[in-house]
Amino acid sequence: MKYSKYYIPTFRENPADAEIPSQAIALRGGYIKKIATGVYDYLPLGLRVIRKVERIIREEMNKKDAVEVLMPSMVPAELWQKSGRWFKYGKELLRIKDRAGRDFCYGPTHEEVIVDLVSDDLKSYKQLPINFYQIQNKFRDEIRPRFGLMRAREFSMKDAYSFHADEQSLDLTYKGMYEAYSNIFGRCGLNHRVVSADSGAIGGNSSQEFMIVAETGEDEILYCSSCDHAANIEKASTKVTNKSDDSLEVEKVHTPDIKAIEDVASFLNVGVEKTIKVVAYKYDKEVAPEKVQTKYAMVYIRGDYEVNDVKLINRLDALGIEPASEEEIISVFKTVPGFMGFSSKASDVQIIIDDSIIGITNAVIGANEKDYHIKNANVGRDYVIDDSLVADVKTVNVGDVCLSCFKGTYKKERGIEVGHIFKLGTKYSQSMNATFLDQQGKVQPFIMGCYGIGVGRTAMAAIEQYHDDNGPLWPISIAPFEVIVLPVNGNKEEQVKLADDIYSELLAKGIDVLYDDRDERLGVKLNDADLIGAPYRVIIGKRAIEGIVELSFRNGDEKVELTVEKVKQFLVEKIKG
RNA sequence: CGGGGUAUAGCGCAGUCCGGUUAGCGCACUUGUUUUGGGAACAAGGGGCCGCAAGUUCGAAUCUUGCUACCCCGACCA
Repeated sequence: MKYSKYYIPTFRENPADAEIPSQAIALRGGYIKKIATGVYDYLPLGLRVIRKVERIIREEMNKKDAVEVLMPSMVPAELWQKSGRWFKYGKELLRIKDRAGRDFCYGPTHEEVIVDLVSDDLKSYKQLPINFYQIQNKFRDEIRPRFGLMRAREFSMKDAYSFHADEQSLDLTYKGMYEAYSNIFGRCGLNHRVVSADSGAIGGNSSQEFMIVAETGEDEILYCSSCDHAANIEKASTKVTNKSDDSLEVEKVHTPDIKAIEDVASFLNVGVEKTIKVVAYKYDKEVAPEKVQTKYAMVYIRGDYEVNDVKLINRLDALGIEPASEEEIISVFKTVPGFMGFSSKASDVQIIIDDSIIGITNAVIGANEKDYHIKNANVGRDYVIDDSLVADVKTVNVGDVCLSCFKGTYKKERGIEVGHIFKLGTKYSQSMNATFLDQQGKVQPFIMGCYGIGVGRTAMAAIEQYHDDNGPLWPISIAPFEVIVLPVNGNKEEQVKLADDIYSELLAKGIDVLYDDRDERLGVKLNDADLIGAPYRVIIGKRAIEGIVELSFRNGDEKVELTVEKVKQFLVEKIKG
């Protein structure tokens, strides 16, 4: 490609909105252009990167016998009503009416459509297993889109859906997808980590996320210092141990206007791990099909832990939760904000006991009375614990013991979720009545798996992981161009001649080469080259007369002067060899 | 959805408090001359319904009201 024929609108200054390096670089380097919140044009350079990521994905998916299809972006509401998600999915689902007033949505994911796609023809166990995939744009009307393509509303996703007759078959395909994903991110040159994860709104029982390690990542990962266990913070769990002390006399203590758990602990001169805090929630629950009721819950948890929303939502089987207001704490929970304690007089409040308070002795907790706490509360004597209410709803703290090996402790890092694989089970085949006949001639719902990759997000994560102040340092596998050929002075005949020669030769060899034939000053061309981020750069300057050019590398200061033939040979070997 | 903020040329911004000719600056863009190994210099240009709508006024980018878009923070603990 000749630069003069191409379109790369670069900017000298960083865009004002950019919050993270990948966003700034993608906008400044002419990769993407924002058209609305969370909606972007892919400019030629950005599209090249996307296409390269897609190609790697296709190759690795095909290797695992996955079959490519393309489903529509607009999906009739009917299918979503059938699965029950038309009602459940909430405001993230972009709903649209056609001219006749029929409801559609812009697909945020395609479980319903794939089930419909196979439902007429996939009828026998003999046809199983089968795994379909597509690369299609999705639309999710995110609460807060941000970070450019990293969390866009419209985005490109590879999604795959597998169908099985039994669990063993699902396990095999799941494992195959795990391998495919490892290969994909490996080939993209990305440093990634696999973590166990919550399966979220899609449902299912087992899932893992592929995370690109990056400081600016939106997800928190906990990983073990000793074994290879790692989990999303929404999923990680630990075993909390409480030191058992001799039981002391229970007493009510005056704690004037002392509400925050740390303040209470230091006021009473006890460790925070000796306190129990009580947290009040309001949540929505679907009590009957399409019938939502607002309910209330209170969580007892050790003072040094935080409630994890996702775990609590799962435990309550809630559609969503929010903290109860002070008014509600008084009127519904029948207690006092800041001084909540055991056995409030509230009826209709779901009680959840986090297992972190099991075994706690001489605990401090609110007295359900303004300005008073209870000290030295002990189980059995001062309160009872109903085992059926015990759950794990806490967020693991750094330093907690790993639940996998019980040897190491958790450390924390941030990551960008680029891939997610799920074992869905029969959730969609059942709700949508998609069945096959097994070997005994019995009707069975399909057992399903589902596997997603954020294409644009993967590209952005690569910038996040590999960049400097001047632009991206693309891994060669997904670089928009592999080589930039750059004559210093476009008016010098010998330079142009050499540049033409190298360009056409590399092009003929199938290398992605950009020839900067613009009549620009060297500095301009070099800065744009930095923003394009091609790993190799051939600069044709003064020594062109001798047939000598300079080869430099995007990821370092190293430069070598070589003859034209040597450069061509080197690049062809490096890139095609 | 709650709170805060912004909206002036393709990009980055000043001007708005305190209304007053022709709305400015840097970058980018066009033309010319000189330059030419890391975003050149000089000169001459083109480009604006000052987010939209209504109002106040002799006069509105500037004041008032409404709307829209965009950005940030929050939606997590008493």
